[in-house]
Formats: sequence, C-alpha cells, structure tokens
Amino acid sequence: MVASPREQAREQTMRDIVRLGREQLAQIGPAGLSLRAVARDLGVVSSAVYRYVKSRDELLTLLVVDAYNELGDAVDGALAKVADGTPRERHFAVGRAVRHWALAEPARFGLIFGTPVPGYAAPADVTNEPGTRVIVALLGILEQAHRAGQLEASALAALPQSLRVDLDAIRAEYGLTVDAEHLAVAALVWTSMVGAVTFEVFDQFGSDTFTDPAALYEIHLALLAGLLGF
Amino acid sequence: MVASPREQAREQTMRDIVRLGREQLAQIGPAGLSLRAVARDLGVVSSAVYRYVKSRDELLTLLVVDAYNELGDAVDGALAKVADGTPRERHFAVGRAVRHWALAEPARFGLIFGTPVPGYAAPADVTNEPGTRVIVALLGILEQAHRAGQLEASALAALPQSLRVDLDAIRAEYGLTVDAEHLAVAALVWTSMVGAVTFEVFDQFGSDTFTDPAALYEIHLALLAGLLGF
DNA sequence: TGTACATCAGTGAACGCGCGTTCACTGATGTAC
DNA sequence: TGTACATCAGTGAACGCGCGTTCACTGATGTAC
Repeated sequence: MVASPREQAREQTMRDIVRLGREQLAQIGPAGLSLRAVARDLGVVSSAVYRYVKSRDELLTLLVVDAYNELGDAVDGALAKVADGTPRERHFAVGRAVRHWALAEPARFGLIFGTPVPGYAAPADVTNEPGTRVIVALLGILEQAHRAGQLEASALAALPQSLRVDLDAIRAEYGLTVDAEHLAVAALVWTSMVGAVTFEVFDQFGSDTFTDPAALYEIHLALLAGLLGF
Repeated sequence: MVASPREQAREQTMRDIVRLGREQLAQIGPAGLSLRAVARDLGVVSSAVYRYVKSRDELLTLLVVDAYNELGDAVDGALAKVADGTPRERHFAVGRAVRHWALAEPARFGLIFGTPVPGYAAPADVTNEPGTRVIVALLGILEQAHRAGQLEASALAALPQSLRVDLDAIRAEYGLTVDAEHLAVAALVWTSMVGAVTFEVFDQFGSDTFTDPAALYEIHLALLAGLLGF
C-alpha cells in the first residue's frame, strides 16, 4: 500500500521538524530548543507545529532517539568495515566511531551525554533500546572474543557480591557467556570512552594543552583494550 | 584595617548572591539561571543586582569558579587525611572525593563538566587555575610516587612525537620528573573518573542497571590505579 | 463520474509568563574639613 | 562635634524580547456512496 500524498507530505514535514530541531540544538543547545523557532524555520505559524508534535518535550524525545540512533548507526557502520577483524581492531573501530561522531555533532552528543535538560526526563521505554546500542556493540566484541578463546583472564580482584548480581543480570539479559569480571571492565571502557570524548568535545582540557587530541585518544583506546585483554 | 559596615554588607550580599545562584542552578540548571530570580530570592528589585554583578554571564563565571574551588577543596581535604598514605591510597582518596562531591552537587558538577552553557564562554584567565586543581593533585601523587621509586614502568607502546611534545610541555610547566608515558595514563585516569561519575550522576546507565554503583566505581578506581603502576 | 461529508493542515489572535538590561530617582551611609 | 558634600544601595518604571500552549476558524484534500 502506497502512502497517499497527504501521508507523504506529513512524513516529510515530520523529517523537516526533526532536522530543524537538530540545527537549533547546534546553535542554542537543548535547554533553549523552542517550538516557536522550529515553526519559524519551517515557515509556518507556531501553533501549526502542534499538528505534528504534542509538546516541546516530545520534540526533545524525538531528537534524543534520533541522536542515539545516528551514533549507533555510525558505530555499526564502522564495525561492518572490520567484520573479520580482531577484537582489538573492532574495539578501536568503535572507539574511533564514537569520537568522530561526537566531534561532528557536538550538540547532539551533548544532548545525550551531557547535562540533562532541566525539567525533562526522557521516557525510558522509547529511549532505552537506542541508548544502549554502543555498549551492546562493545559487549558483542567481548563475547565474540571470549567464545573464540582470544580473551586473556582479567586482572581484577574479586568482585563484591552486589556488583556480581548486577553483572549476572546483564549476562542473562544479553545471553553472554563471558565472565562478570570482563563486564565490569567493559563498563569502565564505555564510560572512559565517553569521558575522554567529552573532554575533547567540550574543550575541558585547556584549549591548547593537547595539539593532537587524536593521538591522545588512540593511546587511551590502547590502554582500554589492554584492560579488556585484547 | 577593618572592613567598614558598608563593605561588610556588600561582601555579605555578594556571598548571598552566589549562594542563591547555586540554589537556582540546582533547580533549573545553568541555562535557566536568571538574575531576576536571584534578585527575587534576595528580596530586592531586579535592577539592584547590577550593583554587584555586571551581567548574567559574570554571575555564571562566579559560580563556575565557586564550583571548581569547592571540588578542589574537597579533593585537597581528602588528600590531607591520607597525607602519609601510599600513592594507591591517595589515588583512591581523590577518586572518591570527586564522586562524593559530584553526587552531593549534581547541578554544579554539571555546570563544570557537562554541556557548555550556550552563548557563554568562561574567561580562561579566571577559570584555568581552579579548573585544574584536581588533575594537578593527581599529577602530584604520580610525581611523588615516581620520586619515591614506587612507580612501575608503564606498559605503553611508544608515544607519537606530537603527543610527547605536549606532555613534555606539561612536565616543564609543573616541574615534573615523571616520564611522559605516565602523564598520558594520568590523562586517561582523570577523564575516566569524570566519565564514570558523569554516568552515575546523570543516570546514564539504565536507572536500575547497577544497584551498587559505589562498588562498580571502586573496581574502576582499582583498574585505573593499576594502569598508573600503583 | 459526481456529489456530500469527514478529515486534516495551517491561520491568526490571544493568554500569561519570564527574561536581561537601562535609567532617572530617593534616601541612607560615609568622609573631609 | 557639626556641617557640606560625595558615594553608594536600592527603587520603580520601562524597553523590547521570546516562550508554550489553546482555540475557533478557513480552506484544501481525501473518502464513501
């Protein structure tokens, strides 16, 4: 069944709204995102946007999901290019993809990994799946390495019981056979990647401290790979 | 020379403004911070605040410096309690102090480590020194360990020339004798701490993924200590 | 194929709100003689 | 110690701005018979 002209127009307008929202995000940040400005850019009276979006918060949610998915696509795309690579190569592919996307889209990176927008809480049911795509990709690399017997034992001391329970729940949820210790390391790898990229994107080192931040990041990826046993 | 009553009143009002600004930050975030609201809370007409603060941006700068310094004080205080501890113990003290402060003051943590406030750029000359206190403390631990011969060699492959130049500049600036490789690791340690704390403070793991985030963080500090050679 | 009705996109006005900043002013506190 | 003047804190009104959201409406597109 082909979409009617009206349906096509509606879908096009929907896409335009998200696109214009993205552009606004880049200019004035999430807290300043405004439906009226989107309407203006769309060439339409402000109340017309309400035909497409119930409220400002709903637009924010669309943009959050959009950003998570584009990051997820970037990571999946990078992984596809090294489908037969070693775990280490695939780990580097994920790390570099996250950095490149964040540098290209600092505002959207900030939307999903920066300060939460005050008064706005992303609805978990709609946000959870796209929000976990990168960590799921990292866990996939880990699991694959483990099944291939390419994983060194983790250098971790015993995990406290509370943490082990949480990690076992994750193992069960995703059907992982890799040990809980490696999952604890994977959590560090993920938060460290985001932390390192955040510092660079938001310029939290002094602005002229590192002339070659890519080189620093590569070193960090290597250290993290070492922790995982790649 | 004793401060005159007028001067005392002025200083008290200054402190009140910063305090009220902090409270607002906690409620509506940095982007929503408003001089009018501060004036209201202060019980004064909105234009009166301009006697104390030149603009909204100047108030933001005050709050940024205030936040950096309180975090720095928290870290220094924690370090003072383990002045004779091992490098590893001191490393843990810093890591825990950062986490505790961030959890106690999520909005101010977000102000200095989260998405930059759109349209606002902190003046570097006023922000640099307080903004580097924690990393300077970390470097101090590293240097002390190195001078005491308590530092294992770093497991890092050769650093690229560009990075080595930057790191040598840092070594010169702070008079460090520890090798550049360890500084590269220290950068990861710092960004990783902030990354891990950010995930917890901003609830970027799923909200019920980790029931005992403190335990996870301890594991991460241990991994980072291992990387440093502590 | 043509008509009658329903659906939908977009309009324009309005409500009530908050913001940063400027300006001429009043009245109290401080200072020089 | 007392007077004349300068400094300063705070007032109140105003400027011009943008926001989210609601509502009754017009006119075009789609659908059922």
